[in-house]
Amino acid sequence: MTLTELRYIVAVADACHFGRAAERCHVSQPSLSASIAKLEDELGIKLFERSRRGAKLTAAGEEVIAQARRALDEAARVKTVAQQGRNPLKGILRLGVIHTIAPYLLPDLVAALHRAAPEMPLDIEENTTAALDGLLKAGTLDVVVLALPYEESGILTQALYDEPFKVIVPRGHPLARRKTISADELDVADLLLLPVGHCLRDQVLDACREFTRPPPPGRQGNSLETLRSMVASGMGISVLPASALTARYANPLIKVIDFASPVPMRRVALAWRKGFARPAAVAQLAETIRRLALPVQRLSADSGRPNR
Amino acid sequence: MTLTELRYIVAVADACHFGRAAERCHVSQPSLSASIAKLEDELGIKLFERSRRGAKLTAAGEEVIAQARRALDEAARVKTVAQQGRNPLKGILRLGVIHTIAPYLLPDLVAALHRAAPEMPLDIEENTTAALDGLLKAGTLDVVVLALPYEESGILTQALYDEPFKVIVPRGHPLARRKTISADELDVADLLLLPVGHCLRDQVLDACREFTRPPPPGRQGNSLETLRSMVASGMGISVLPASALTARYANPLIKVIDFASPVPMRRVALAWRKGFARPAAVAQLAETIRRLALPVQRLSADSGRPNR
DNA sequence: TTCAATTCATAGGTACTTCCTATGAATGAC
DNA sequence: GTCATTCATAGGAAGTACCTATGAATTGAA
Repeated sequence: MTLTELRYIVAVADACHFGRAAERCHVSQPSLSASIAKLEDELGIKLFERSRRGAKLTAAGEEVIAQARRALDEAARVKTVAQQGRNPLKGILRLGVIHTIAPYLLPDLVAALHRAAPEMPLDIEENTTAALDGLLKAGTLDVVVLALPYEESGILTQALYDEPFKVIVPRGHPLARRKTISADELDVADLLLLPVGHCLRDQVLDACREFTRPPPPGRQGNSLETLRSMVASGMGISVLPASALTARYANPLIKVIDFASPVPMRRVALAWRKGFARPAAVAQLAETIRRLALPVQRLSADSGRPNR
Repeated sequence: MTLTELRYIVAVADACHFGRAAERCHVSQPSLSASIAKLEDELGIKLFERSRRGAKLTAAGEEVIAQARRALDEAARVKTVAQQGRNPLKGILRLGVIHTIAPYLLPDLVAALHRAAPEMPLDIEENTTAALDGLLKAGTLDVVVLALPYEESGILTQALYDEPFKVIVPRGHPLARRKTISADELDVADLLLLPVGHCLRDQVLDACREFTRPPPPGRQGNSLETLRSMVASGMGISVLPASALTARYANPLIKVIDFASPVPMRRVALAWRKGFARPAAVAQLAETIRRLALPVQRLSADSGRPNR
């Protein structure tokens, strides 16, 4: 049984005439007759009563034709559905964002993307790089925003921007009056850090050339906001990315100090599976993020896309 | 787009693997890959994300597969419906019966046929031969019970039985004491008849060798039961078929008298379109009628089936 | 009765589609 | 690097659908 055969029997049922039905189907009458004979044979019943006057549906034929119409209708909808799915900027985009970027990027990003691609809502997962990596590879996520380096097999990345780190100290701290600070001036014992597993923790320690000494207990906080509060209460100093230190987050108890050159920074990028079917959606996302007013150093559009 | 292609994409969606999907579809992996590529091309979208791990549905693919499943399901039901329609003794049989047979045949016939073919209910139309002929040719009726002669192009007939005519007279009538009457003894002026259009009227006049004289007004009745009542009230005599004169219809005011040999009779037959798809239903109907306990002369099963 | 017209079916040959086996390219594990 | 696994490509064989031409059956008119 084929869709063509179903179309033929419906045409004959409508036309009550093999010849005219063949015309409408753009085939010769013998071709149509043969196809219908084949189908009748396969189904084991006569669908039409042939006579000089033309073709008339049998009782069983009525039922079969009605069902054939339903089948053809559903088959036609496959094309419709495909048509709808054809726009890569249509349909949910499942986005992962690491903890240290999400709160400072998403509010603006969601709004901007809703303007740029109104039919592509975001389904957002906030987690660590390791967790997002797993979800991305499993296909649960389509795209991830994370910090480089990140090189995994089967994954493409595109760098978006470089984000400077800054130092925050409590108001009365000895460093509070400095205009800039160089990384090796920071006292790691005074430093408040995120827990193990956050890439930002490693990047900060890396900036301070501190790889070995484990931080004393009680000197870490579970989010950047926790760290900020801890600094405000005078527990120590910390290093945050610039996007967490815009005017919106100003705090009278905290002094923000730039790093002296070379300013340590992190490179933020998009990552997606190599075979992902909607690269245009990724491109749109990248473009939208680049156009946001973030306190970062923009990169050229083509400075990304390496693969292992 | 073909049903085969839809089956292939559903198989890949289920297996998440081209090779295993091909196995399940009993085709080689390249054949399956090519078919799917062709369909993806036709639909204009990628349904699967190919990777070393296998195949994964894209967002658009999810929708398409769901629709494809519906289409395949409806297509499969075409076969189911055909299977159900395969039994010729299943489904309504649209039966026409002439007025002068219906009331005396149908009660027993409906009961007997319900026993013989419980899945074949009758849809019954009672009318004159001319009207039933039109409905039969138009396909509104499947089979008609009527009296011969009846020869129409494209119509097959099968004789069922010969039914004798009998004379009915009112109790005090001069002929009431006769054992038998010969047809030419009947006074046509005394005869009560059905209106023009009923074949029985012509058959009775034919039996009396009376072709020309129009019956006086007020000497006809619209049904056999009306005629019977008219005779009972002494308005005249009439000729009825034997099936209308069984014990069930006995009336103390009426005397029933057999014809002397040669007894005039009518031959009752089935008629159906030559191409009618359920000849077995017709055969079953004929057989059922023949087995009824009617006051008729049965014919052999194969004494019918002439055409034009 | 014969003839012409109309219907659907059959015959024979061609073109296209599907399918197979063999092979290739990309990737990742060891 | 080597091997195993994935899906894609190539080339050729088999099957299917299609076409034109013709036939058979029927019917209405000459």
